[in-house]
Amino acid sequence: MTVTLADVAARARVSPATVSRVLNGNYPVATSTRDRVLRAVNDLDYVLNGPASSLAAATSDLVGILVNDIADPFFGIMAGAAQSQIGGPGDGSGRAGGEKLAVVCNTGGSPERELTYLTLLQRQRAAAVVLTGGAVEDPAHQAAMAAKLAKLADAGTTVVFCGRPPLPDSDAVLAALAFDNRGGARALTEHLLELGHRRIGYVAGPLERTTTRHRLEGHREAMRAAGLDGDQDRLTVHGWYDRASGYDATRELLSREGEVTAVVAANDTVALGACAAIRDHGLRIPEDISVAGFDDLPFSVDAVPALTTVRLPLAEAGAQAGRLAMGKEKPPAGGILTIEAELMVRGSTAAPRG
Amino acid sequence: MTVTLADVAARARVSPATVSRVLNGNYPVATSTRDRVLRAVNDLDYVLNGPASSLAAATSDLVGILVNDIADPFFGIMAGAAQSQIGGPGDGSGRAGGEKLAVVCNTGGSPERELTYLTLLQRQRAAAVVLTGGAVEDPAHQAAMAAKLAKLADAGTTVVFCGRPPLPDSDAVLAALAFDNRGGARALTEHLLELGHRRIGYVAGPLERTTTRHRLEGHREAMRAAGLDGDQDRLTVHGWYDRASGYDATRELLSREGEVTAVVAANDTVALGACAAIRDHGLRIPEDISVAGFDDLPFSVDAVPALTTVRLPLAEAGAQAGRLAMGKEKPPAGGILTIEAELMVRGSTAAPRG
DNA sequence: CTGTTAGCGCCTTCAC
DNA sequence: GTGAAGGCGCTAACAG
Repeated sequence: MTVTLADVAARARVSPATVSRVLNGNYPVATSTRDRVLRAVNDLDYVLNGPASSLAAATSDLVGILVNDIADPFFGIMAGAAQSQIGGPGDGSGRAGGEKLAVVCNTGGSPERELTYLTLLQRQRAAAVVLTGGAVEDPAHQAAMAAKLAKLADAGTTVVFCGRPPLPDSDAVLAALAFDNRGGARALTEHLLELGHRRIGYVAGPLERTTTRHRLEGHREAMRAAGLDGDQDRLTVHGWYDRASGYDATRELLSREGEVTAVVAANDTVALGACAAIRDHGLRIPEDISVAGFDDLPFSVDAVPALTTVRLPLAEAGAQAGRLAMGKEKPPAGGILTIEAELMVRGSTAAPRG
Repeated sequence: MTVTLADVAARARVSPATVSRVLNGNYPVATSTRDRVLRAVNDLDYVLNGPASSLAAATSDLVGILVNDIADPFFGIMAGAAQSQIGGPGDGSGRAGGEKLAVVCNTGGSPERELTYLTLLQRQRAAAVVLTGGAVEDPAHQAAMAAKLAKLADAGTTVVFCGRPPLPDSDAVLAALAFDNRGGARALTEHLLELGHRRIGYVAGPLERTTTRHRLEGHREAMRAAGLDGDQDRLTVHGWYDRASGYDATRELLSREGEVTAVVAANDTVALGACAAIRDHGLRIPEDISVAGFDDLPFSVDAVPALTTVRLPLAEAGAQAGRLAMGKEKPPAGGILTIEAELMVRGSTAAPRG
């Protein structure tokens, strides 16, 4: 039926162990022997049985990359970069060699699915797991995550965070690459303040996520430093990280607050929705109202006017996370690395009227 | 060290076989016994050993979803929808039950990586594989793909295409959901012709992909039907499916052809680049030049002006592919289903000047 | 450098 | 409805 390693061994006139050594390549084998084995592998079109090999070796070549929303380029860019470091270049033949199987798992932002995926990866004895994007701050979930990650680490799975703050009191995580969301948000709001804005609406993400909190905190730090902390809560609307939320929240801001001169959005996608709402309201950007986003996704520069935003080096961070997961790079001191954000000033922000 | 099924059996005072039956749920077990087993599973925090179980059962719970570009929402939307059908709702506890592990693999559009991923999934004895997006038409690659898919199907892996035309002479594929790219493209160009356009530039995708070819063919059919087939080649520029290609190709069209009154792009992302190029050239959309895209990705409605494009039901198709992969739905007659595309007329197209 | 020998942890007949 | 036993295909010590 299906070709096994023993078949290959028989055909190459060597022992199964030798075939295994050739295939795994972590053991010296005479060149002539290896050639014979490889020829047999080709002749029989043999493909290693992953489960069997994982069972025997007590580890698999699976690497999981968890993302909150696979349809969001924010995650796609990070995941793609991570995968490129993990999957290996291949040998151009389509025949799999020693590569890892880098796969991305879409949690949809649900804490339960995040845990489920981790359990599934634990079950597969995954070699590594990369968790991308902000975390949910619910204490129960955090505790469950810490416990689960500890178990994974115990079983030999490397855990890396990418764009996620470190878990307190946990040494299960090899490295945490955290974006400086707070600093980026602060710089962005400072930019608006310098332009002369005083009444700045904020369309935030879901309340319980670290990314949301950090960006909001940065914004408020800047406001407070400028002596503006009176009606912050009234000027903040929470929603999800999508276009519709940006649209709805901005409509609300515009209707109940005629005097907002600028809208800061949780991210670029939300900003796009905000722009649409502002236009539908009959106002111009940036003449009547300034708009700013966050992330600097590829489409942001093509918005009209081009979106002022905060650039996050998503691809670089993803690639580094991939390398860390593969053990190609040693983790930063303390296991934590803060990745700087860069303010990108474009056409969607300007001084307020009058 | 690590908890095994035998440990659970001992604690529940039953045989390993019984524990296995409870866990897999495909066999009658007395309720009281099951409760005892499940309690032991919880007490010991037992997680099934995937490789061992896959080895014994000769099949795994892994389902692979291949995409050409994970940073492109076109694929993200399909993959996310597919995953939602495969991953199962979960039981809300984060504890994995009978769910499949739905994972997405990013080929980056490379035929070699596509084959490599298939081999890797074959190695894992994947339960199913979903291939999304257009295929590369190189004969050698097509043959290799057909052979590989046949082997997968032979080994019991369900193969489903989503947004990809069926493979000729292959019964390895359970179902092929193909978008009507040709019809959509034809409708789009007909729309431009009705508006009065005659000199229409076409920014195509990479030459060897089915999606590119079908969309281009639809465009040319419409042109030909209108008696316009003279300088088609001169008005077509090939590039990749990204913003930069759209920008560069459109610049070229504008520089060498002062008289183009409309630009049709390979997809929405390319169209965005085209818009930028047109603006940078000092021209207005749609007054000076009309622009149209394809796919109707979420951001297209927020472009300024909103993009005329062709809507593809990506989420629905992805979900159906997921259901087919899971055997939740029976395949269409003949294994082939053509999915209609819908013309979305918006502000980026208008009658040419004069 | 290569062959031999034991399992890895689970599923699955087969009996009871 | 439950237990006992064998084997899934491979790797990892050991010998040689």
